[in-house]
Amino acid sequence: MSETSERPQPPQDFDALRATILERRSELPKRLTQVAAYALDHPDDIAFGTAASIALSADVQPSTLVRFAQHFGFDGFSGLQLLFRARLRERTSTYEERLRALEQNSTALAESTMIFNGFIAAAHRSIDAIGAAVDPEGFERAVSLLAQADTIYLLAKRRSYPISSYMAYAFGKLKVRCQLVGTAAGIDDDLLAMAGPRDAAFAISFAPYASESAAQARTLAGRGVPVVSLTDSAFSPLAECSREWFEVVEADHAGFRSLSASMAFAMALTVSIAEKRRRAQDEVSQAG
Amino acid sequence: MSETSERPQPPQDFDALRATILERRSELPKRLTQVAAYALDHPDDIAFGTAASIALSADVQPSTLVRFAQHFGFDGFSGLQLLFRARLRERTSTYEERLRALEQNSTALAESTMIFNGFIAAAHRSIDAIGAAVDPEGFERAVSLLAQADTIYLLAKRRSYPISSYMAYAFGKLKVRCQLVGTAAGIDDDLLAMAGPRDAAFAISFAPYASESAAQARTLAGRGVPVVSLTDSAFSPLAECSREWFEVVEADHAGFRSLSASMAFAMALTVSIAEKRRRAQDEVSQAG
DNA sequence: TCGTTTCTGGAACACATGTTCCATATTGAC
DNA sequence: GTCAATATGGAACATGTGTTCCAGAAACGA
Repeated sequence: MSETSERPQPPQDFDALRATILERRSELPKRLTQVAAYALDHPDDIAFGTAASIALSADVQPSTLVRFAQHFGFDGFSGLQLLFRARLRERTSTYEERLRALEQNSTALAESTMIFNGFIAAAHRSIDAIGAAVDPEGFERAVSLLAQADTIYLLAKRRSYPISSYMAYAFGKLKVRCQLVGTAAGIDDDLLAMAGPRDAAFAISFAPYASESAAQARTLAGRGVPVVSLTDSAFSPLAECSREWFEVVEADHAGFRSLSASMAFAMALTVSIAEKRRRAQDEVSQAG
Repeated sequence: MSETSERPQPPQDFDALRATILERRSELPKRLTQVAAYALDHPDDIAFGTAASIALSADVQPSTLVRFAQHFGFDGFSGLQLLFRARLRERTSTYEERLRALEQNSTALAESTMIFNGFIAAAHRSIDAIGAAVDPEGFERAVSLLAQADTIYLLAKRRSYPISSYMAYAFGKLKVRCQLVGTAAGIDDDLLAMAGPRDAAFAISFAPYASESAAQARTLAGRGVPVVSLTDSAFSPLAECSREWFEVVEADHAGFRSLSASMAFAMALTVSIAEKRRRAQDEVSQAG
């Protein structure tokens, strides 16, 4: 006569459900674990599919889905499904959608406004892309490499120069010795002649590649100076002479490529290097 | 005996459908127009609701929904609904969601990875913010102001310098005369002495404000040179001496403020100015 | 005005839905 | 090994589904 199982109150939103599932994951029966895994891995399918189609995909019976839902306090499968749908509903719209909404509301936008919006959107896309493109392990290796260097030589021309000039500024603040190459004409090669295997270089170059930067990077690499580079293609001349290299494809607007992602990358690299150095020094001073 | 209506091929994605609906909006019968309006205004409801519930909300008959779908080449309502669902499915998840997923999958992230993610997230927030913060009309005024200038003087120190150095590079490519101030010490004041009311200046400075930049901007303004500025506070010394000024609050990570939004702003401003100049020149040459 | 075409509302239908139930299988305790 | 408790698979069911169809209304042209 008593209720078969406690059914206190189901989670009210997707995050709560997710947390509950993860929490009770280990104590779930076999088939319910199977459903739990499928639900968290394919939330969109749960939102849109029918009980039958989901059951097929997850390789369980439809009744198992219902039991799963009831296990977490829902009336039935439909109640649980509502949370998965609400999740999609409430997900903030993409930037492109918001832009479009903007364009609809105001009848005629000034050209400058459209250009502005275009660059904002390009920056967004770029930053979206770089998050996926950069391999964390490669990044860690690059940080270690550069953190060990006596002096970090920063190679960049033209469009890439603003990025390296920021890095030079930040390294200065962070008390990391670096040398910005390419400011005054003529003395670059003299500066680079001083670089040795205990130093390192960070080169930035995007297509069309400044041949000078590539040549300098190659020379340094030939002398045993470790080179890390940021470029936009695997076929970049920088890639072949670099210990580590990163590919960042910036989105563009009106033919002008964004620099926002490269800038974010540069900041992360700079701060990571400084942080790694600080740790190393702390250890030394503690040991001494 | 002939087919009642042409049913060539339905739109393949939501954007195409949206475009088609808007295009044929005026030639639709009354009830179908009603459905069209509801569909574009409440796409989420179409995605999740049932034909009956949607019909109720849109105040039409379920059969009207089917007719609407068939009118646009679909088999029935369900086919059309798929597009509305795909739209939600393909909507890229928010950056926060992806970050969380990332943190879960890899058990222990290297510190460098966390720093990297932090800067990416900060860049995202900054760019979100600037889109809302910049007033399109003010931006247009600033563009006009600077486009009229003989020479644009770019004032920036330290953290802002990379931005102005990019602008100098881009202006050069775009054949807009400009002068970057602050590169070599000493000659700045001599350079600025040449600026007059027919020129203009663009100054960038963030807290803690480089007193030199503010002083230079004030001097120029006093001599009748129009000043436009980018800064991070209404109380910035730059704001009070500028014809137009923009407030951009960059998000920060670990105390290092992002530059991604400022960079996007700078690119938009640069290209807008060049574009406005090009138009003005075209008009002159046509008239002549 | 009439005749034709198009559009609309609503009932009827065939079908797929989520759920329930129960016999069987599996697990765990003693 | 035996027994109880729980988990599972699958069939049966009632309900809600999307769709079709047709009579009548509205719009349109002559």
